[in-house]
Amino acid sequence: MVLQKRLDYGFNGYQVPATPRATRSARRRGLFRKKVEDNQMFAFDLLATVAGKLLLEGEKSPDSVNTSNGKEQCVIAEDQVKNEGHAEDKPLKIEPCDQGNSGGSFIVSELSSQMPSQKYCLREFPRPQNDACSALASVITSDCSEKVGCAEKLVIGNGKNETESFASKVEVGSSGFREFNDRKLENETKRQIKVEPIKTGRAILNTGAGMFGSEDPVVWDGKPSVLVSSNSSAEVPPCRDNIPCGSFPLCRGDVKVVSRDDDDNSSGCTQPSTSTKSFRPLPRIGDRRIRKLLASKYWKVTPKLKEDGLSNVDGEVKPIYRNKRNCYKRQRSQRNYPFKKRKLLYCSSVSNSEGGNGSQRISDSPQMGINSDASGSGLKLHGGISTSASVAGQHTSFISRDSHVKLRIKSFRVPELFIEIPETATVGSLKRTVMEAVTAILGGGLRVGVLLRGKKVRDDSKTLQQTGISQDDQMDALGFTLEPNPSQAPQALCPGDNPFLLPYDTPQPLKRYPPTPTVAHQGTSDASPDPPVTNLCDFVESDHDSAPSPDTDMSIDKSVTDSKALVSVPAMSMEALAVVPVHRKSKRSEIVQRRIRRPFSVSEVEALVQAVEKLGTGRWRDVKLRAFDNAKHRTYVDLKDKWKTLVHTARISPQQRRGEPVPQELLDRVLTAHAYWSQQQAKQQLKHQSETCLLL
DNA sequence: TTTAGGG
DNA sequence: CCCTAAA
Repeated sequence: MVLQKRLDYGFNGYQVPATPRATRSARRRGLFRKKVEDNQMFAFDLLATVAGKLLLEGEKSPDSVNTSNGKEQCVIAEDQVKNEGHAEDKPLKIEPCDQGNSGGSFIVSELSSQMPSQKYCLREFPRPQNDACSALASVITSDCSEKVGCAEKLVIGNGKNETESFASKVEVGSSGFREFNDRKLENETKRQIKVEPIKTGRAILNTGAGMFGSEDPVVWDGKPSVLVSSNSSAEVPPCRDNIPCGSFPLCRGDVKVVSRDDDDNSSGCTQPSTSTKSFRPLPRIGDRRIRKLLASKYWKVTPKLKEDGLSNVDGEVKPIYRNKRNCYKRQRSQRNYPFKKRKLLYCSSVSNSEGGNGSQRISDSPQMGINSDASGSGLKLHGGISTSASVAGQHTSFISRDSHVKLRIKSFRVPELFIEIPETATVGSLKRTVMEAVTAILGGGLRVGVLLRGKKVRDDSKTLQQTGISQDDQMDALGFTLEPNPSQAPQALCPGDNPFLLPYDTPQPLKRYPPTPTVAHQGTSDASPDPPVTNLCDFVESDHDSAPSPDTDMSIDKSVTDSKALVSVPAMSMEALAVVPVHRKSKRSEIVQRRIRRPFSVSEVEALVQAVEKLGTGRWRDVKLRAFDNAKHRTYVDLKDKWKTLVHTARISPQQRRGEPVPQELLDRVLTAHAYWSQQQAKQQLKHQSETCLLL
């Protein structure tokens, strides 16, 4: 994963090197844990958010986006057509967008047999045309007059507004627009994105003006979804449960994402091309292979999830992350949520704080978002993920009055993924698959790299002052990268039965560009790229202007297996990709991504304790339903485990405890409750025994 | 599917 | 958190 200044659209705009999952032994040695506890989670959650949105959302969402200066206006209207069909019941289609352009993305939409005459309308909102990008921010909303279906479209162009309705046709294209941007962006000011938790439970990630989203209302609770608005003064409420804001989709609470654009030039439209394509029915024979290629490496992700009505007809692709929700009856309703097609709409803000001595930590506090002041200790990075936000060109760093360095990372990209899924799979399963893939990559572990004028700063012990990072004239040359973590690499690098790379017989991307610059947050580009590195972890290169390449390329893969789409993103150097081994079919089932560690917050512990006090220690399912029903990531097993550790924690001395301290009061309650219920259990047992004896 | 425990 | 035997 690399920070890039370019604007990306579509989910292939996020790149993150795949990192092989830690080996069991490695995990046991604590490597995995270490990784998760480190800033790795930062990136992961961000991505999880993206993916989560893409895959998990199923509901409807929002609503409007307005730039503070009123120059941009994006309205994302969702068709109100609900219950027309379910994501999982429809065939899906994936098509590359505007292959003719230098950039690309693909669109996934469902084909509804029930709604042959589905209409998708495009609506664009006019915008001042100060620049060619002006129109970029326009987000298409669906014209729901027909109440059949709506597709959102992002129009990118030279201020030309067009409205078009197209049946069975949706497309968003991103094309090369780099030349323009590279220059133009220099003047770009700040684009800020905010993520705010809201009460309903879902999150929508949005990019500010140039947002392009594909967001599928997903259905967490059937509640209203996201609110996208640009309020420059908006605040970023704390994320509930201390969950990194980047992981909103996974959070219990809802999230509201607000994007803001301070400057008209900030429109992140790097790739203003729009094109449309017609959808055609999917053949029901053979597997559909959607391949996204990045650089010349291919990743193959074989999710391993077997629930949720996955339409893994042939069981070939299964989401790795199990949706525990499906474990409960009440969750079955998920299938009934309306499905809607739209582009990836993504934007998130995450903050990342770094200690002064190289140890990196992630701040889970949303408050530290973009607008926050770096008044704390050390260096604070204000990061944001969004397609549009990735456009560089503005100075995002400067020295504040208090000698603190303020930085803002434009975006992180998730490297392309290779996905293979039966064509008979549903959109829902596709989404889950993508989510899975992204999760697999991000969950493997990442580390942050710092680039200064194109050179990696490897000495973590140096101060910003010493390295010159804090110098004004250096700020423009500062960049960050997300790299595969060394400790996670071994598995993938292991030769032998590790078909680490996909065969090159796969179709080549339509276009190729020089290894892509992966620098992040600044506009100028006097940085000289590092020589190519072979180390898996050193793939980062920096540079910006040199690559007139769009971030994404797309092409359709007509391979042996009737592949229909190939999406590639030639944006990163080979080293940038940690390849997820492609396992043989027989082994696919073994590829399971370990869930990311999500330490319980005090509030969660509180809820757990309360529930257990009431229900006892042997009814974890009830505890789950009672206190964590909305916490998708907490399973009853998790709760049981947590209780176990709580009991243990309560028994050891405070000095021996680690992690976020749990109030002694709670620990006392834990012991009390544990003792009580243990006693009850014993009594029950005796009672049972006596009854048995009597019967005999 | 849930529980209960070991790893 | 994972993995699983049992229920």
